[in-house]
Amino acid sequence: MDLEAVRTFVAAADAGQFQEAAAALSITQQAASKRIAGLEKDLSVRLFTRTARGVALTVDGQAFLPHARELLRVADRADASVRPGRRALRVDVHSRRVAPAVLLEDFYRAHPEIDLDVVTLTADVAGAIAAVEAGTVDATFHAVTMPARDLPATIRTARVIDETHELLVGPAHPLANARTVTPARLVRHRIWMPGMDPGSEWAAYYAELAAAFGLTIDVIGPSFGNESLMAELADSAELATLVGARSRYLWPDSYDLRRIPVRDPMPIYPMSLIWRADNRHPALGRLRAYLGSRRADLSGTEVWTPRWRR
Amino acid sequence: MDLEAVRTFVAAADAGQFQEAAAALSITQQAASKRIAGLEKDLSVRLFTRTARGVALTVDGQAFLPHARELLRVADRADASVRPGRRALRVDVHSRRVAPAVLLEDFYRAHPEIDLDVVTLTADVAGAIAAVEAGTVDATFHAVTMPARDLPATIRTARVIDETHELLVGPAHPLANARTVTPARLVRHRIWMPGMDPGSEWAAYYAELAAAFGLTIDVIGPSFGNESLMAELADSAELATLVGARSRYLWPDSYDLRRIPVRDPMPIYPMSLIWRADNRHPALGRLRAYLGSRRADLSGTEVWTPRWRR
DNA sequence: TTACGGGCACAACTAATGGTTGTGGCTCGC
DNA sequence: GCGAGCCACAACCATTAGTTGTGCCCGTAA
Repeated sequence: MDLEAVRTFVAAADAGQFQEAAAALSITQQAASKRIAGLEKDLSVRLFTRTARGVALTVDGQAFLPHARELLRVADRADASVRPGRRALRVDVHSRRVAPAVLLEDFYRAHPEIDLDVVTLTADVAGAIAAVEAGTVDATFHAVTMPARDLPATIRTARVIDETHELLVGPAHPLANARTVTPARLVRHRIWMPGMDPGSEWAAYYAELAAAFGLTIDVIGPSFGNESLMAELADSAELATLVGARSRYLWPDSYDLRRIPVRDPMPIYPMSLIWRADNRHPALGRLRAYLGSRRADLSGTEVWTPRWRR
Repeated sequence: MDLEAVRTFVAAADAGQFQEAAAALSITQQAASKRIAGLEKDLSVRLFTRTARGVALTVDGQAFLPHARELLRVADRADASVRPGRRALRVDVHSRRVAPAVLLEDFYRAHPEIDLDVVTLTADVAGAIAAVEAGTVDATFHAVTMPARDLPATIRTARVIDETHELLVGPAHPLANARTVTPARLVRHRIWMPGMDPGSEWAAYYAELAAAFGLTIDVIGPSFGNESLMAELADSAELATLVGARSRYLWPDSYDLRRIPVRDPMPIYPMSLIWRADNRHPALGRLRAYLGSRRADLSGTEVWTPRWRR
């Protein structure tokens, strides 16, 4: 199926004749006729009945028409997603399973008219900031671990997410039936978070968290995927892991896993939206406004955040 | 943008190399390379970075990938909509603004996984039945005005819609503030329903309705579109028109029009789903079940239906 | 009835495209 | 340093998509 032929089909359906459609596409009537004939051959179905005064859609043509329009719309969107200059808002997230990605999905649902592309650069903060500076992405979510004065002058940041944590355990774990749990109660429990890059901001965060409360957090070791981790947790009375409260890391239901909020204090993973000051993309402002409106009010709650000493 | 190139792009993104993607598509590595190069030229953007061990997506490639997948999906659907043998369920409705079309939309929303195409044959009952017999459409909605024994043997019908009526009037009309209205109260009010084909089942219905209650219903005369009709109604203290209760003929709000239910008795426009007995399309059964579940219970209500004498 | 005009399809030709094979260069790993 | 694996470029060829020229059909008006 050829997109140009589809475009010709739609033009002809709108015009009611090949002549005019051809003119609109700056080709000859014969070329339009050929395109349609080719499309009809591709689909092995007749799309138009030829009359003396032009053409009329067949039933098949009628059924095909909305699909054809949709196809052209999607093609335009695909094109717009990369067209330099006026492409869709492109936001980098660390992982598609954590809070930023979830919030972006909510944003997209709230504003379906905004073209949004979510990408994962799999870069560290510095690399992501470089991508923002270069303009390959419009914004990124990261914990900003360095003082503001060390950031490039063109970069702006805003703290938009305070992600709280939940302990994920199997039904046999001693904490399985707790309503909430404090960091202090996690001492001597083994917390397992495999698959984390040792140099990453994540690893640094959990190392500092472990140090602050005297916890045992294994961030080292290969990951064999979430399914494997979930299966291990489900069977174990000792293993537990920490997940972001809004992460969709896991579907605990299928393994009867429990998500237990951690509080008193709440360990907060702080994330900022990072963008370039001179970025005039209209959707960027709307994203910032949306994220601001979604920010939880944690005043009056005892929280813990790291100091990012390395 | 060429769909084959897009397909190659997706295959290469999945495989991580051109070689394997090419093999999957039964072309040479060089052809795949050319296709991608062509696509990159079309979009004037680089989609892959070439490495010694294959290829990796650029940020633009990452952003483009989901759009590319969607494009192929939509293309498949478009193809399936007309592919003989296993096409989408195709249902004919008289008009996209009356109850059958509204119900089909509800059905589609309730079962988004079912491929459904709504077409308008603009044929009379006999023509629509012929189309059903020929298999160009799977089903049609019509008032069945002939006795069952006159229908072709392969045709099945089921009464699925009892459409009630509402009087549509402007704010200056004497009935504008009525909660409900009876047919008897409409005597001597002028009811205007322009744009109706004199030979159609609709015209026959309203002629019989008028005769039964002594009403004045003008079904003759050209229609200048709904906007024009609405504007006339809005300004007039005499004109009124009848619309189906579930039709989306008009957006009365914009003209401060009122929709007043007609009852005691309720004039019912009965519509049947018409299909071919040997049609094994799986979605057809589900549509019938859905329509059955949506049918209003009118027992205990005084109704009026025509006898379709011509 | 006939003549005309508008519109689509077929034929012939040409330019461009998309495919193939052959080959060279790059990078990684041994 | 060398071979293996993979991509890009070149040359060539077959097919396609476009153009112009022309014929046919059908509805309308003389």
